[in-house]
Amino acid sequence: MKIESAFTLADLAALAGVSTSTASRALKDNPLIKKETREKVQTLARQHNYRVNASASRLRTKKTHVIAVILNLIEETEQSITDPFLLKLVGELNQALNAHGYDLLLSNSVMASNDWANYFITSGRADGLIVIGQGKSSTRIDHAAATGVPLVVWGDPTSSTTYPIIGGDNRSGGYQATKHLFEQGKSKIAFLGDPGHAEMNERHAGYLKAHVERGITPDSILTFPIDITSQAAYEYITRYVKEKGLCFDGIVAVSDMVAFGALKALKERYINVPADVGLVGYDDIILAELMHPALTTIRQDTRQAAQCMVSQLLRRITGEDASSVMVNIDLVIRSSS
Amino acid sequence: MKIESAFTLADLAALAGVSTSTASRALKDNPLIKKETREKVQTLARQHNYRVNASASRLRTKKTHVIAVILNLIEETEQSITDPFLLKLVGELNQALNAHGYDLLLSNSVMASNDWANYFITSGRADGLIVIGQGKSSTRIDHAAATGVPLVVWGDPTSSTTYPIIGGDNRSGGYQATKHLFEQGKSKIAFLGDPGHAEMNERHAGYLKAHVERGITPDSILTFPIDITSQAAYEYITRYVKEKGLCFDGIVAVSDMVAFGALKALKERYINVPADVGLVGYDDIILAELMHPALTTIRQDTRQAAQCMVSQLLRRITGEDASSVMVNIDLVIRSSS
DNA sequence: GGCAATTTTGCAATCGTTTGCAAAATTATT
DNA sequence: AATAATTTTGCAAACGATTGCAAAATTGCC
Repeated sequence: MKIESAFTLADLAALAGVSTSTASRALKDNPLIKKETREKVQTLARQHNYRVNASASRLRTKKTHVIAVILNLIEETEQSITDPFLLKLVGELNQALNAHGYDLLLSNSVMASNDWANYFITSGRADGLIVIGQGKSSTRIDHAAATGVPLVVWGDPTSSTTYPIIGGDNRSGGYQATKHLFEQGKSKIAFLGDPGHAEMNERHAGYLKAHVERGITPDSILTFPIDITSQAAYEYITRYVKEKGLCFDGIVAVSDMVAFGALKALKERYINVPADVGLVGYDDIILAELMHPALTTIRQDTRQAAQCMVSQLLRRITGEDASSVMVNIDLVIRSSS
Repeated sequence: MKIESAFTLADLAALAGVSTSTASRALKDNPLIKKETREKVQTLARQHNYRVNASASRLRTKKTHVIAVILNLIEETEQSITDPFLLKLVGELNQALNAHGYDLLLSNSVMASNDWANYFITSGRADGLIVIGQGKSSTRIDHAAATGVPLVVWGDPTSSTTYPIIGGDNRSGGYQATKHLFEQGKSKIAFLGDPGHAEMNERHAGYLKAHVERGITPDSILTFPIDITSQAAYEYITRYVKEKGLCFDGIVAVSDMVAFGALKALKERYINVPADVGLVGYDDIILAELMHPALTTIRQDTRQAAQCMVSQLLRRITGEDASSVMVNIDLVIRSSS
């Protein structure tokens, strides 16, 4: 069987014995058209596998019903392409978008041109942008936003920006993780992650807050500013312990992957988790509970996050105003702490 | 700053003092146009951020330069949306496609209409399809292929089909994993995965082959036909050991995730890996080496796989013939075996 | 049955690019 | 300098769907 040569609206209309205009309206159940006509056209369309031509429709209506999702990798690291949390988010975005009749165009920052507005919007490839990750510098996002492109980003919702940012309550997350370790009797808690990154900085602020609340002066030496990869965590912890000994008894990691890296390093040096060092991760990826010990972590609700991003973006697109929002987080206590 | 109201080819042409046809040709460096004219148009285009309108172009040329990637979930399980291996593959596909000037439209089988050919191709949303996963039934793929849609799938390349299937050498993978366990002194090896699935069936065949080669009759009771999720593996192993005791000393799992689930179950019952039970996974996701013990596994080269799928698909699209191909696999020995 | 009100339909322009073909401009030839 | 050969350009017709507006068909009413 060959691909049937384009069966167009005109063909369909001819079959139904109506004009293309009525056929077009009939297909979208426009009440202007008599009900019987509508049904006739619709069943005919079904029988012949008619599909409106997306390009033609988009050209005419100037709406693509496509949203570009950009994995905004941090140049130097491999985080995004590999991080289960972000990829999970993409999966959820896909669901959420489809539920609204939108398709998902996947990109990542290293490839698409730097000028997102132009590449995706001006050229009519998508109606809006979802940027996953603020990156360390926001120039590209700012630039795109400045040209008026509808966009939302996953990041730190407390940043003050002209575009909506959806993200967890990172300060609270960092706070809860740290407080929990204190309550487990730990006192020298390390922060494993780079506060140079907006979200991490918030988590770090929460980490500090928990300290002052306990009347403890946080030792800045215990903030380990590493890349968001398990590899970096593994190497850092291994080296640190080797050189300076075990001068901490708790770790607040900025992602589960990072926590895993740390865990591996600790195990290799026969440091017991949680007895010697309590460990808390972030994200609650599926693997968290499969680890041994199962990882205590801060869960971020990706489903809710995705739905929220989509609805805010669609508001933007329709001209309503959209705003940053924080999604729920929860401390999930398992056996690593 | 507002979104500049559509700057079209006509505008550009007017600025350059030429017709739209020359402008169009000039933009794509058509040698029919005098060099100076070309350059003039091109710099003008750059200055004004001109972008050809994708819809118009697609409408006219009938090429979208978009490939739809479909995560072909098995209905009952949550595998794909969560499986790091598949998501990694998507990331690599994105890279490979972009390198060829194509965009990636992401879908998953539970949402898009069942009629892929129609939804993606007839409607002009994409030029071709990459289906990730054969699923348990191939009717949807077969149907799409039957209508002549250019497509390739990630699955079992030994299946005989009318479309190219790219995948690892699963039989060899299953064989190597099993043989390796035998060589480690194991003798009662379980196969953890469902041979009802094409790829898994091949791996199972390799598992059997290793047995006959050793002159051992495989005990069919040791084939555990579970879903491809860590959850299912965990539950199955937990229950099995509880009810029947530890009547195996090795496990060949069909994915790393599955292996993790098994590992967790074993640890909880204080069964030592690798001493009591040797464990081999499949895929070599990043986490494999972070586990404790680090997981022995069969690595599949996702980068190569992605590039291969893309190039085969593009051949299909241009009418050349494409064929199924096997990508490299390697046994990566770590400490779980 | 005739005229107005209302419901249904169709005409034709438009979205922005691309491309076959013919026309204009330039260069070569004698 | 006139004509032929060649290089550069532009005309105009697609591509297929949508939509404002006007025309046709139907219904209601006296």
